[in-house]
Amino acid sequence: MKYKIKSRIWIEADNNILLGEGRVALLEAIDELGSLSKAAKSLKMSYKKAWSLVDALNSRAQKPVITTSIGGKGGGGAKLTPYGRALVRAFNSINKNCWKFLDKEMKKQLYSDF
Amino acid sequence: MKYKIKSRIWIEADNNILLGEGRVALLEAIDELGSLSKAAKSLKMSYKKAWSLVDALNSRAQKPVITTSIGGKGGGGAKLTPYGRALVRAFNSINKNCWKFLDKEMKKQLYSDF
DNA sequence: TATCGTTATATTTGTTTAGATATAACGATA
DNA sequence: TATCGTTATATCTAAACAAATATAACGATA
Repeated sequence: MKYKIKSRIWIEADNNILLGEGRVALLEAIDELGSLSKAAKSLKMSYKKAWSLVDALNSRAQKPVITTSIGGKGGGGAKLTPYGRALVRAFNSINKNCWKFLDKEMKKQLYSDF
Repeated sequence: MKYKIKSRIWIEADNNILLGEGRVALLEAIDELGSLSKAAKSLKMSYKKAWSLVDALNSRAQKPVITTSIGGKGGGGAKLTPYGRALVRAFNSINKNCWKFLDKEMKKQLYSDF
């Protein structure tokens, strides 16, 4: 079996993407680093793109996912809310289960030419 | 629950995409219409793109997926091989099962904020 | 051998997406 | 009040991707 099965999952809210692998990676980096700009850099993503993703996320989720502050000690920062952390955890759980499920499904097709 | 879960699956052969939803739709249209150009038109896809997809498919699959002929009655045509038909069937089966699985997984997260 | 609709291929154009750059606003702290 | 690193935002550039156009090659059939 030289073929591999891959997948991407994402969550939509009224036909707009709310959460996908990229955004989850960003949220995790923010949670770790406490800063949007540092998180963007760590993912080799432009600050603008990171900011846009967070903005879209916050405006579509039913509760804030990231809170930010400007100025002050350290210049400001960004924090993942408990709700955001719950979303990340749920997403990762579903995603992992999906991978396992697909691997099993793929093995079922062994009799065929995959 | 206003959130919806979505997914895309695809098959890779040595890090190159072999088969995804778009290609499967193209294969099904070819099977139905017997022509690459007609299939492309029916999917509102440029002929060039359709040809490139079929070319990539045939060059990466272990057996031919589409056979083509140039000239002659009707100008030529394209046909789905039995192997190609098996691939399509297996892909659709896995994909459908994946959707069902994800819907179930999503319901499991009801206690959370999804 | 002229016609036909198709496959096969190259070239150009346009559109969308990502990336780079610049700058204002902010508030704790020294 | 000057400094600092951050968020927030606009604007321009570059690159990736899709679409449009053009044309050659092909072989059964009339």
